[in-house]
Amino acid sequence: MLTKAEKTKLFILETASPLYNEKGISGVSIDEVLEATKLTKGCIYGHFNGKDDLSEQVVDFSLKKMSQKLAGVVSQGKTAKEKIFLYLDFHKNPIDTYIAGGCPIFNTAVEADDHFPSIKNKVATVLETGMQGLSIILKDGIANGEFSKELNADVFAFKIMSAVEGGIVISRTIDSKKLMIELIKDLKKELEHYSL
Amino acid sequence: MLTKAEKTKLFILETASPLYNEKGISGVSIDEVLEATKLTKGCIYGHFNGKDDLSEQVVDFSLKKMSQKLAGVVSQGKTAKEKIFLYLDFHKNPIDTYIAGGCPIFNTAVEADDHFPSIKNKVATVLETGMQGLSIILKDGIANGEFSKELNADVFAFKIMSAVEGGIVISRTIDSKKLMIELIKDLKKELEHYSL
DNA sequence: GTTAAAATATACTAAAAAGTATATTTTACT
DNA sequence: AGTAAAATATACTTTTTAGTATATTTTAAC
Repeated sequence: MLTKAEKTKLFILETASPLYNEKGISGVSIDEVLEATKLTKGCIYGHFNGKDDLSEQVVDFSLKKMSQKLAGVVSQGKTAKEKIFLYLDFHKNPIDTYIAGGCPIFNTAVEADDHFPSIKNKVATVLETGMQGLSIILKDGIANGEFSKELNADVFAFKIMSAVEGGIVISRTIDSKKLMIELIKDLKKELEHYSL
Repeated sequence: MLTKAEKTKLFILETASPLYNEKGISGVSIDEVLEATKLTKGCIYGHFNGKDDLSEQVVDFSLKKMSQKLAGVVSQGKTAKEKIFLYLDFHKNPIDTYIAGGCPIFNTAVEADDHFPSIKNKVATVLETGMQGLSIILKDGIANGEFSKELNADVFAFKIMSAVEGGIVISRTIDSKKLMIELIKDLKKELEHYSL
């Protein structure tokens, strides 16, 4: 059972998460979080040490939530191919994303790479873990005869992640998911070329 | 010949461009621009109507500069294949980018998609124009017999742009260009599969 | 070279955002 | 149910950032 304070803190993180994802770390003010949560300064500062602490915990929350979601989605697949297809299909709708505002991993990566070193490191770990997750799936697929040995697991993992994440950003900006759907089809076809 | 004021304005845009690219629109303050340019408020406000105007013009400047650079790079290729290869090779070093801080088109897209509508529209146009540029190159290549008719120009243009831009962000975050170089090799190989 | 206009600098005000001190309310333990 | 501790609300201060008014300097046309 969660205590009241724990529930409140979770509620703050849940509520602030899409805000941060949409406006970025530098784009969100404490007042906006107060407005969104209908809470007060005393309450927020009771749970967080300040804006930096809040930002870091919100980003952390979003990154974890997203990673866990992706891991959960992929885990539903039985074969390696199914897993990769599930990963790709999850990104079919770049306009309405799991957390509003696009992929928090990517959004955070873009904002953090130059001037939020500690957050950058966290995103780096998430990205590396995610890529390794995909790579291991592909390597397992090669080992159990699903895929040809010609498939370079590390590069293909990087490729689908880059393409999917890049595709989300472009699709959101041009307000169309048409090409994203085509891209996912194309990446599936590419993987099937390596299928035995 | 440029007048003094035109030179100063250009200098402000040139100096602020990497700043904005690294820290984002919301992350940059007027004071930081003053510090970077060693100019004063009177001067800045003489050239711009305020922060919003400055931001918009800086972003515009960066987008134009980047687009023109890419167009210039690609135009050096004689064949369609050469042009695409030049586009890909241009992104070999995602750590030290043409404008410091990564690709301004992409960085701006990520920040603007949810709460800078006018800037979002500008980036959308740049992205669409860029994609169409690549697509036309590919279609020309199909028309003149360089590539097979199997190649879907629109989708492949979207794919290489998404992969390259996504790859830049990931590479910058994990501080390694190794996979980016592999990705570019891989995309070249993919295009060569369609070569006749 | 003089001079009016343009560009730039200085010193200020206004607004927004972060942060704090303290009072009140709520929780959960006895 | 009573009470100490925890959580939350209110009202304030401080800091940061944006913006402005005015003075000085520089530019370029005459």
